This record gives sequence, C-alpha cells and structure tokens, in this order.
Amino acid sequence: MSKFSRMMDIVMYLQARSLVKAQELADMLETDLKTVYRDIESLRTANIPIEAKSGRYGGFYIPKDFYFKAPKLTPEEIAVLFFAGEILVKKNGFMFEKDFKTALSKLKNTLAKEEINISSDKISSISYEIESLKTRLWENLFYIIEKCISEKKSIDVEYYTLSRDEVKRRTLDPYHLIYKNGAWYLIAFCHWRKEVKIFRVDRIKSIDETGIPFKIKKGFSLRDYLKNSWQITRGEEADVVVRFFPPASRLVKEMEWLPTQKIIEEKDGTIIFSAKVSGLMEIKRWILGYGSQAEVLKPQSLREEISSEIKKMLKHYTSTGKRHKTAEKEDNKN
DNA sequence: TTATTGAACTTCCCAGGGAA
DNA sequence: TTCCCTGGGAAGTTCAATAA
Repeated sequence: MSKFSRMMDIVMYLQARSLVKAQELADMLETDLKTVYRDIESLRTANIPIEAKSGRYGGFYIPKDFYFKAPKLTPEEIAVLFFAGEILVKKNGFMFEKDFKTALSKLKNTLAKEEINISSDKISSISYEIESLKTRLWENLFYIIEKCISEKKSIDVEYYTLSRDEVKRRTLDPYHLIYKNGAWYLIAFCHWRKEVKIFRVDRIKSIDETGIPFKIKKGFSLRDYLKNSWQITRGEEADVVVRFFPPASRLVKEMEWLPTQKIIEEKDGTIIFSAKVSGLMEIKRWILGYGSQAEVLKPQSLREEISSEIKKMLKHYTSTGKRHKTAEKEDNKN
C-alpha cells in the first residue's frame, strides 16, 4: 500500500469515527505505529485538521465541521464501483447490503445523467461470477458477531467441532471475521482453550451476547496470525519442500501461494517449491491434488502422511475394482 | 486533595531495504 | 551511492482513573 493510499484511508477512517487510537489505525492499515504517526504528521502539513487527545482514553480525531470533498471520479472508476455493487448486492448476500445501497444511491445523486449512462454501458459489456458470500443464511449471527467485534464484547456460542463430532458451549472474544475459500471464519480468543482460535461461522449453532467487555490480547496481530497459513487453519510451523513435475510445475510457478515461498527452476522442467507453512493439513490436500506430478521432499512427516494416504486410496480403488467385477458377473447371470 | 498508575501521544536516533 | 520510507527501540509528555 502506498503512503498516499494509507493517508487517504486514515482520513476516511477518522471521518467515520469519533476517536481512534494510533494502534487501531496501525492494525487497520497493517503497518507500524510510527508510520501512522508520520502519516498523520504529513496530513497535518497538508492542512487536514487531525487533532490528538493525549493520555488514557485518548486518540486521534477529525473535527466534525471538517468536510473532505470527494474526489472527481472518472467514468471508469464510477463503472467499477457500480460493477462491484452489482456483484456484491445482487448475487452474494453482502452483509452490509443496506449501507452499500444507500452509499451507491448517494453517489448516483452527485453524477450527471451522461456519466451514469457511460458507466452503465461499461458494466453491460462485462460479467463476473463469484461464489455467494452466503451471509443471508446466518444474517442474525453475523449481526451479533459484527456488533460484538466493534463493541469489543464477548459472546457465548454453542460450537460444533468437526474433528470430535461434538457441540460445546464456549465464551469467545471476537476479533475478526474473514471469508476464505467459500466459508466465513471468526478469529476469536477462546476462554476454554485460553488461546486465539479460528471458528467456522456455519458451525456456530447458537449465539448469545454476554455484554462483558474484553481487550484484544497484547501483541496480537491478524497479519502475523495468518501469515503462514496455507488457507485458514493453523498448526505447527514447518518448512515444506515439494518437487513439481511438468505440467504442474508450470501451473505452480504462475501463482504466489505464500509470501514466504521460493521456487527453484530445474533444467528438466521440474521446480523445487519451498515455503514456511503454519500447519500441514491444508497443504497436504493441495499437494495430493496434483497427483503424481508432485513429490514432497520435506518434511519427512508430510512425505509419510501423503504416502500413507496414497496407499489407502489405492486400496479403495483396487477393492472397488473387485466389487465392480463382481457386479458385472451378477449382471451377466441375469 | 494529592500522589500514583497506566494508557496513549510525541519525538528522537539508528539501521535496513528498495528505488532512482 | 544516495535518498526516502519504514520499523525497532527508547525516553519523555500528557491526562484520566484510582488509591490513599
């Protein structure tokens, strides 16, 4: 993110709230506290009236009478905004649908008819399909979680744990909601486990507000928490090294799967993919998806797990073959 | 009423990384 | 090589809450 974008985000964030701590801004922008102070200093130099309230319960704020004039948008930018609106509101159960619609209608009101027409023409020539965000299915759940995250208040939930096939009541301090790979997840401090854990929202069977305030664990950073996760679940950190054979090698090197990844290209067309990964469960599925075109070199434990998985698969297919032959014989008899 | 404490803003110096 | 940006560390200042 550029310094300019960060500064714009700071202004927008401060304008929408009454008092914001520098640390909160740093977390939101995923940057350092001192960078926030420097950006605020730059904004003040540019005559943006950012005031500070020192001491306990202090923070930064922009006086209510300050009005930051919206920039003039190009037809392309307007088209992109309406396009995003089409995707989010019409098809995907966007959780802030009502606010988004009013924001778009406000924007429309500021535009000339010709600008709206140009934008509509641009949208009609593009289509884009993404899977549903499915928030409507759990609208009330989302409302309570989102409310408790912003008010920093704990929740009591009944949560279904897939691995143990049991429902357990837990008290959670909700930190963050994240949508990844077709599912919503809640990152929260679990009072029962005494650590920050990830919960799938659709496995929450019931939810109650406790009204008890909480503080985010000191030193917790969402970016650090998720930095080496393959998708969403976490586990012990491990250095994973995989050899990919063509054509999978060409596919793998096209993408950035993890920020820590390194790829060494060999003369024979294979690649050596290495990365630091938090938890092996998800990367195991990813590697298995490439079948015979991937070979785990490290760690040995993952190599053995995949080998055992392949043996099990082989057993299924050979026994299915026997069943298939038996069934054929039965058919011939009839 | 005053001293203490804790939280948050403020400022400085230094080092590392990337772009020019 | 230089400059700019960013982050680490540390010390100082301010102010509200709390205890004595």
